[in-house]
Amino acid sequence: MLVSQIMLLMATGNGRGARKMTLERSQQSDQDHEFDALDDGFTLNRPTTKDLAKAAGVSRATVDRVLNAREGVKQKTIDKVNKAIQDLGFVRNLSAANLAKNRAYRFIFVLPRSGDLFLTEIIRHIREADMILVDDMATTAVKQLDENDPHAIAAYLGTLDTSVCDGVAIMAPETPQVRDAILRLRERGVKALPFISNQPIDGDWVGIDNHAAGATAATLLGRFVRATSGSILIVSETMQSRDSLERRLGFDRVINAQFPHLTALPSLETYGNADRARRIIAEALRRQSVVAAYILSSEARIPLTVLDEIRQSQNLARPIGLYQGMGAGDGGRALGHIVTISHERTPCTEDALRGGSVDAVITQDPGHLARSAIRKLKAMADQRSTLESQEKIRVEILLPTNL
Amino acid sequence: MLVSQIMLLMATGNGRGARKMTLERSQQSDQDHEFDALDDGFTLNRPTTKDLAKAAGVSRATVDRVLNAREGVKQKTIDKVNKAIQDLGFVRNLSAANLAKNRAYRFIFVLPRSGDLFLTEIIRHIREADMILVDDMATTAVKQLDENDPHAIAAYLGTLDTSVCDGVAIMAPETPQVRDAILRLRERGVKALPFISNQPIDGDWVGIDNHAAGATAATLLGRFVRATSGSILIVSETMQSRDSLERRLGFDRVINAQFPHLTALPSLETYGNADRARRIIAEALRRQSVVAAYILSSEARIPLTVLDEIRQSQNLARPIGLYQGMGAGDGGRALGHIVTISHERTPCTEDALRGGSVDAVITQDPGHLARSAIRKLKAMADQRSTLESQEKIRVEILLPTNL
DNA sequence: CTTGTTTTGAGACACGTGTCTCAAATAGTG
DNA sequence: CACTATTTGAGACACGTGTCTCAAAACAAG
Repeated sequence: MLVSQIMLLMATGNGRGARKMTLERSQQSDQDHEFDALDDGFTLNRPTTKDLAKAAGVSRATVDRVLNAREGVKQKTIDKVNKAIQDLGFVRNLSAANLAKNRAYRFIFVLPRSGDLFLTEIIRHIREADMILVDDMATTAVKQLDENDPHAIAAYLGTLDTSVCDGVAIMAPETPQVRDAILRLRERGVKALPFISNQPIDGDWVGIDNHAAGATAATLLGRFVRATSGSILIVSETMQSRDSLERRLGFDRVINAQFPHLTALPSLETYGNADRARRIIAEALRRQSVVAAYILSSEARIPLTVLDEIRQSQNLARPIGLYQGMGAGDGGRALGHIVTISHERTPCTEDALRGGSVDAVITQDPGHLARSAIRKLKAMADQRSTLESQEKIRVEILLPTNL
Repeated sequence: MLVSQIMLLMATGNGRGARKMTLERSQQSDQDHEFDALDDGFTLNRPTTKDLAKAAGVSRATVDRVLNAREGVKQKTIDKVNKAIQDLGFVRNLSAANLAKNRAYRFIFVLPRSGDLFLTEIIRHIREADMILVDDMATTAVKQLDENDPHAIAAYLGTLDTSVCDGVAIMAPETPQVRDAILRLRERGVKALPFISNQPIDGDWVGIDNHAAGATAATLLGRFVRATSGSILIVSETMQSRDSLERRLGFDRVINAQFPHLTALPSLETYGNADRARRIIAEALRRQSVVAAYILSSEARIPLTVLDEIRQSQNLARPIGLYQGMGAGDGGRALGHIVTISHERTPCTEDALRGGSVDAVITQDPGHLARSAIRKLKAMADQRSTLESQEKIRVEILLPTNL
């Protein structure tokens, strides 16, 4: 063992041995416990391209040709080098490589312009991640475009190429124009990644399974409702987006299969208009015996405000506090209490959870979304793969207790 | 604008201008839209220490002295350099610095030896993260020690110093010996980070708020139970650990405050013994009218198996399928159905969720735990800070729909 | 064999920072 | 003023990889 260590030091043959870290961990035992000493030891002094060249019996230039897939190398030589890589367990030193290439990563997030609270959170987290990314030679920029103008979005994407940025995360409606623009962007060598709103393009994307999100909302809602029958109010800003449709689909599937005593009403669309929302929600409440409400769009402010107004006007105000009380038995709750579930963690939904006007919030972590997109874009730029388990965006459930 | 770009190129004055990336993004507009052109442009060509030296009117050697906090520099000079750092927005190129220092990070996870499924998951994720960490010049090792032998753990920690590793994540019982060993480890310059099981040491740690986890379990359980009265079975492997105590505390607080019609029974301890578990659980079920069960330790296999056995023997088997049906109205469920909640995502609890023998699982993401610990140790080694929002471990809720 | 082509090697220089050494400049003291 | 102590500068070399150039070697075809 001692011998092998000495050989290792010789092999690296550099003039700065004093600064090298040693392999041996502890010498409390004078005997040569070969495996014991290695059982949690580390493999440092990683082999370099120089070592590789020596092991493969070729020059460093050839090693470089193989490593960076340059042409003009005989298959036999390629094999020799690859074998040496295997044998030595060579791993390219990314720091050195990036330094040599003077590599920097420039990413753009293309987002809607709407004043959505959830979007604000996402942008906040993109900027936060950006602060840290400086260390990785990466920068991000946010470009907000009118989400109702696919042409403008496609046009903007058309202006991008590798001289401008290395990757783009795109949150945009799924229209043919946008789809084509993305495909052409990729042809130009710019990495493109659908972000939050899915695109009908095969391959990677960052976001949650909205079907599962809707199904989860339904499971919670169904189990929280204590009434033995009644209707569920379903409110959305618009049902035009794929996200809303998928959530509704997942929701209905669970309600129908597991909670047949509840009736999911047709979706009410607010179009972002408070007056309209007030009118259609009030009418639905008058016509049906509503025991629950599901707000499926990411912007919950208007519907929540309207529901609160109605509650107060009917003097059915709920107990205020961290937790919702059961009252005596649960008799007091069966009537008047509308179990409410909404989406996305925002200051608004957090307050509603704490105040008790919302019972649960289904959400995706905006920070995770931002960082995952950046990690994926970076990996795509480097032709690397990412940790699947790290990038999976979870359908999270928020209660007042786990905010 | 054109002028400033030229000046920038001149300032960098290197002989490889061709390989540099350009600042301007797009020239579709011929006019000088100064701000428009910069609104999502990137700041590349970061200033180097050479630029810093020039700007501060000192030599690179002095810049280095200031950057690395070496002594023997006049305050006035330090100020000059710091001002230049501010003015230029200098950020040290970590790749280059680590390369120059030939820096590598060696981290050790000290974990219990028990055959816990959750622990297995954590180790799996540590190894997984380790594969990726090669790129960051970091390696991890796992050391498993008998969790019931604090002396041995303290002794092992005593053998570690900076020649062996740079940081240790420690999951160990909170005893004075371990506590002291951690403090002494830190004195020796090794970063130490309490992992999952909290230590009564101020400062950073990685794990969830177990009080909140217990409270969340209680909220879900209370709202899922449809019976108007009854008892809650509480099962743990042992109540010796702080985690179990805190969960129980949070659980009781919510049950007492919000669901007074339910009675939380005294904790049953299995001590990891199936026979004992079978006996004490059966007895509790006989004596009380049990409507719910809360399994608060991370190892849920034994209690879940026992509960299943009992259910089957009483022919109270629940409908099998992805979702639990309501039956007719909900009359069929009030009797016989024991709402069950357990902790930690493991193959066992996942199956139980899918099969319907567990209604919800409260968990912390093992992959996140592992990666967060590594990120924190790395940041500690570099005297850097981490993104708080990224490192916060969430109390997650798993239902069959959001696995 | 020669000729031409393909493949390889040797070496230089670059990336930005860290760490030395030694000389030079400056400040502080009597 | 001279003398010493402190502070600064100039420069070299290192880290591991990428990218060149030009010559040498190996190979194929005639």
